[in-house]
Amino acid sequence: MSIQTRRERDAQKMKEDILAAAREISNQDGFASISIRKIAQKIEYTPSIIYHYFSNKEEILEQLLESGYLKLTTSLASSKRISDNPEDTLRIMTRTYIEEALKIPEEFAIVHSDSSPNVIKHTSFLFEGASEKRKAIHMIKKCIIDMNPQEELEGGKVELTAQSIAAATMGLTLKLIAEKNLEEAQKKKIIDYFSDEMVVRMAKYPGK
Amino acid sequence: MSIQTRRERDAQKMKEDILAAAREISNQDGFASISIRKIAQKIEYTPSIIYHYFSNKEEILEQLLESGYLKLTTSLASSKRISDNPEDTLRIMTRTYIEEALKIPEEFAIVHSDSSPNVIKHTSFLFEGASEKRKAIHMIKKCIIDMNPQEELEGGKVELTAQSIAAATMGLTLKLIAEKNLEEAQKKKIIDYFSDEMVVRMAKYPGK
Amino acid sequence: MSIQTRRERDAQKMKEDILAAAREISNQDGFASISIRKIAQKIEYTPSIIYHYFSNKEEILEQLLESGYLKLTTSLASSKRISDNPEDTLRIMTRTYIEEALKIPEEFAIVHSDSSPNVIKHTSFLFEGASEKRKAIHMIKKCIIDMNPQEELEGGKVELTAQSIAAATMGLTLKLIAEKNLEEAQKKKIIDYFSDEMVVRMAKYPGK
Amino acid sequence: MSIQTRRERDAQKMKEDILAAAREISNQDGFASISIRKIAQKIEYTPSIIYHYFSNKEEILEQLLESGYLKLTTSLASSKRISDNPEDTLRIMTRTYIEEALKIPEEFAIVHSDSSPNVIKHTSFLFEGASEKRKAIHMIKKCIIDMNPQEELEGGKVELTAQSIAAATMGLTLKLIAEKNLEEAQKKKIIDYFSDEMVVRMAKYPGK
DNA sequence: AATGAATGAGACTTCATTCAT
DNA sequence: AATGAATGAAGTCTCATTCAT
Repeated sequence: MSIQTRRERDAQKMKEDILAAAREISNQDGFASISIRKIAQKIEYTPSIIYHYFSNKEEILEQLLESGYLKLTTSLASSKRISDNPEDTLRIMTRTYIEEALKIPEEFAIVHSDSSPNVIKHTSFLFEGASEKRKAIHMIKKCIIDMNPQEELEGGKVELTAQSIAAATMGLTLKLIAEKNLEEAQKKKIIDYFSDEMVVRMAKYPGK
Repeated sequence: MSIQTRRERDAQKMKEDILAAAREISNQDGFASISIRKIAQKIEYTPSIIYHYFSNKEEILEQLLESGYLKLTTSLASSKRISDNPEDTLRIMTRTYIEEALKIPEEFAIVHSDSSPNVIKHTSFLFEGASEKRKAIHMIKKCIIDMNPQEELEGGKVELTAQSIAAATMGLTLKLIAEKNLEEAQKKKIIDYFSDEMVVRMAKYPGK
Repeated sequence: MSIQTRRERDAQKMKEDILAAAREISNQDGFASISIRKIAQKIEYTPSIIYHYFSNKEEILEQLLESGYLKLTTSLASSKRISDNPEDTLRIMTRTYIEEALKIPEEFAIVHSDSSPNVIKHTSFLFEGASEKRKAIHMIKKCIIDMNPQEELEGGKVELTAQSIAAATMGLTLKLIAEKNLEEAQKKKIIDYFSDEMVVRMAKYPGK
Repeated sequence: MSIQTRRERDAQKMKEDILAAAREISNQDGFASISIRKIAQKIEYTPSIIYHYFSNKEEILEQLLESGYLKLTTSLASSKRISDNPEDTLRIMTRTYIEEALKIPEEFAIVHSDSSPNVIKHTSFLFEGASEKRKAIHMIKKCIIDMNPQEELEGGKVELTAQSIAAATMGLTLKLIAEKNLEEAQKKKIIDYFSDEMVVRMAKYPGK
């Protein structure tokens, strides 16, 4: 390994250490109380050095959120191959989404509460046409279509249904994060019920 | 009116002025940037005097959130009398909830993202037994029962359903708040679809 | 004295203490090295309190310059009543200007080197029409006119002459400030020669 | 060319690049905001390397000022050969000085405001005997002598006159730099009047 | 010759809070 | 009831400089 690659790797590691420290603080005291000083203390360096790796605090926060969001979407995307049955696919997707989100609670909460243009740009899914632009909504839409073969589906309604499902899942997830002291058993019960039954009910058009 | 009651009333007014100022700041610059100084500037008093009415900043924030939550639940409670039809009741409740929440977006978002014990104490509804302790969940549960007369309902499942509906509604509301630049027409379409159709579908047990 | 006036006076005193401290620092280490911290240390208060009296550092610097400039112009204005002889008036004005400036060397140097609009607004005197707008130039112009009774004076030239004299005087003053280690005797010789002879020569039109 | 000389030349070039970068920064954001980092960024090297060529920041600033001053005096020196007429020589020298100075406004202003020993060492000219040690003063003195052939000139007075002229010219130049938004026409008028008429009047002893 | 990591000091500023009046 | 003075902690950031490589 050349000196340069080694240096780059070290720098990369430092960056990750900084982000990790920030993440920790976020999980302990809340995202809003992340500070350069606290990060520095955690990584046992002076605050100044942080500016060697990030140009300012904002960049750190951005990357933090981005990495969180990325993790979520990638793990979600990988879940689609699991089943051929649309109902099960929807179930698994929902469950995966919730479980992955619960691994990065603070970032998830922030990402989905933040309404700054920069974040919204990535996270919005209520706009008309979201089922084309947002992979997750698209995937849900496909499940819905497959689950209602005999129906004459109006495109707009299907999208609205998919969006509702996504919003509902996100809502439950946020609530699970906020109520972090909920008993494990109850937590499991809710996740099971929601992803196994509720979500399917939402996706299935009521028989006439 | 005695001098004392008058004083009390004045004090009450001052408290409300302070909270109102805080609310304004929250809506303008975000909840996190509420500061004693800014409040003082807004009410045109010195920062010190605020400590006459509140023992510290936290108390102000708490009461702010509480009042926001209160407004929401009271307006919700009043909606129940509107209809005798459980389906319509659920529809109206949902719509009312969303609309009222959109009037106090910042506080709503905060209340439902905050996971500090003090807030959670009031806002949690995923715990087992919530349909007894939480008016809103209780009301939803009643609607569900009325809407599924012929079913043999397992108590636990009904509560889980009610909780899911509540979480879903909250999720959609949060998303609507975050995506504040959504077009009005689309916003309306989503609210209509969700409260008129989606929520009913969630509440109705699928025929066997 | 009412409590309020007393408070105001105290506040005024504090402001002046702060400015005095700043002035001292400026004279010791240079204007550029004035810092809130150093001021605080000098007045034996915490840095924070300074923001009680000035909204930021800039305001302090501005007032510092302004006060320096003010002192100069007022002392200059008072010199005009001394003599009825225009030649002597010019001499005295010049001398007064130099001597007063040497009492506030740093501020003088700054004020007359600074080219920021805010400062220039007050200190510029090379523009056309300056003999109407600038008291000092106006006074010099009057001396020139009185000193050249038999000449047919072209207005524009008189102003240019006045401006040249002002610039020359300022230049010498600046140089005296910069060369602060100049021997007193030599310093005196130069000031004497310049204000007694040179300036008169500049003001007198050469006989044809 | 030997390797060594080549190295030296490279080193020399690097030094000049550094100084050039510093000069640019000075002209853009002001002399005071020159920083090692900014220089480094401009020459596209790391800050550290600068310490290879200069032992610290101060040395850079010093050389910067010195080089500016040098440029000025050399261009001044070259003007003397233009005319045999002492009056015209003085005129041309004055004009050249002003014009050259206006090409390096920031450095000129700094050089002539700075009172640190290192700078003063080069720029002072008010001391007794300056007409021997300072080329410019010497040249002015010679012009004065040539312009007043019939006078019995007292040596001291001639030097004082030369010094006054130099200070006056410098003063006008500084003022022209500070009032950078002065209209071009007016600027020209002043420079013309000062160098064509004023300076001659200063140099010529009044007839008895 | 050149780099990148690191430091420590210091810059301005905002904040919540206390206290005497 | 209300003020104004004051503090101390914390915030972000910039800087000159050193050192090992």
